[in-house]
Amino acid sequence: MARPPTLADRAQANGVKMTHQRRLICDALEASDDHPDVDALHVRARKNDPKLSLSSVYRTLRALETMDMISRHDFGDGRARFEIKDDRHHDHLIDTTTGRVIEFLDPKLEALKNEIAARLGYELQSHRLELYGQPRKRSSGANTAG
Amino acid sequence: MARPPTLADRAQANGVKMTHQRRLICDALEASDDHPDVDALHVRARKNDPKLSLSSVYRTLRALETMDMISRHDFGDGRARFEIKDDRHHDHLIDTTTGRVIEFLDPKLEALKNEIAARLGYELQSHRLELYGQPRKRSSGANTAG
DNA sequence: CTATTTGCAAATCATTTGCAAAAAT
DNA sequence: ATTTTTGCAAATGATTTGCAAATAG
Repeated sequence: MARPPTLADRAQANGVKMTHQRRLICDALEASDDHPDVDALHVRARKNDPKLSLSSVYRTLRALETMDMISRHDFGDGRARFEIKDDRHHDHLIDTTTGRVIEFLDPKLEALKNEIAARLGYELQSHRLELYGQPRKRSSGANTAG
Repeated sequence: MARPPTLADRAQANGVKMTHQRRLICDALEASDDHPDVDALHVRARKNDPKLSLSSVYRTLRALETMDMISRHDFGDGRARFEIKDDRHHDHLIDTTTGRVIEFLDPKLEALKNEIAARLGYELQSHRLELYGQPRKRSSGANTAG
């Protein structure tokens, strides 16, 4: 019956004192399939306990980020967005008509990034790639699903 | 003797009322070969007139950005960085040891970005690519020059 | 002249932090 | 019991804005 450990489980395993509110936040993030911002997470986690404070959301997210269990993004709208970090690196395409964030991974692109850095005399440490686009009309359907 | 028009010239041609302080700011940005933030620009422009206010720098930069004459970047440190927009699109590599920003353009990468967006069913409107790296030791010299 | 812009100070917005009360081990 | 965490409210830092005085065209 061993199910994959939840974010809360893994945080606890990493030495985090698992409080009620931290569990609420971890669970809310885990239940999200988008890239919620702090307020969205606060709202979602509050559904399970309305007295959760915004500060706790901020504090918990920062802690999780510091221990490298989640990643923080900035998609250009001034608020930070979060997602659970998994082993699979990916980049993001932001649908400018809906704000929906689509994850993708392109091996050619990954290779190219390193190649470019090397050509400039650098060793790549990290990068950020975001594509901003609108659905193609008469598309083959790749972006029409919910 | 026609020299290429300055940013101030072009802004004025675009209908901007060219005040003393706006000229200071345009000139300071034009004289910059890096990607200064608002405070840096304020300091630089103030060298030619110490009573220039920070608000004017903010207001002028926003105006220039709105008329698409400069671009605003966020390299992850919380402050906005600016550069004059020219016809040549480019991406950025940030030297994490010095903060220096290196511009580059890779045709393969440009093509790939569109290809990826298309594959996902999107028409690419804009994108953001930043590489963060450190100089390679024993490098061939690409990053050793000023 | 007359509308626009400036400088200043107060306002915003997202995020952080100090501190006393509350909870975890 | 002792240390850590919470919630609140006040502090922060970047940026914006209201308003009276100054200025461009």
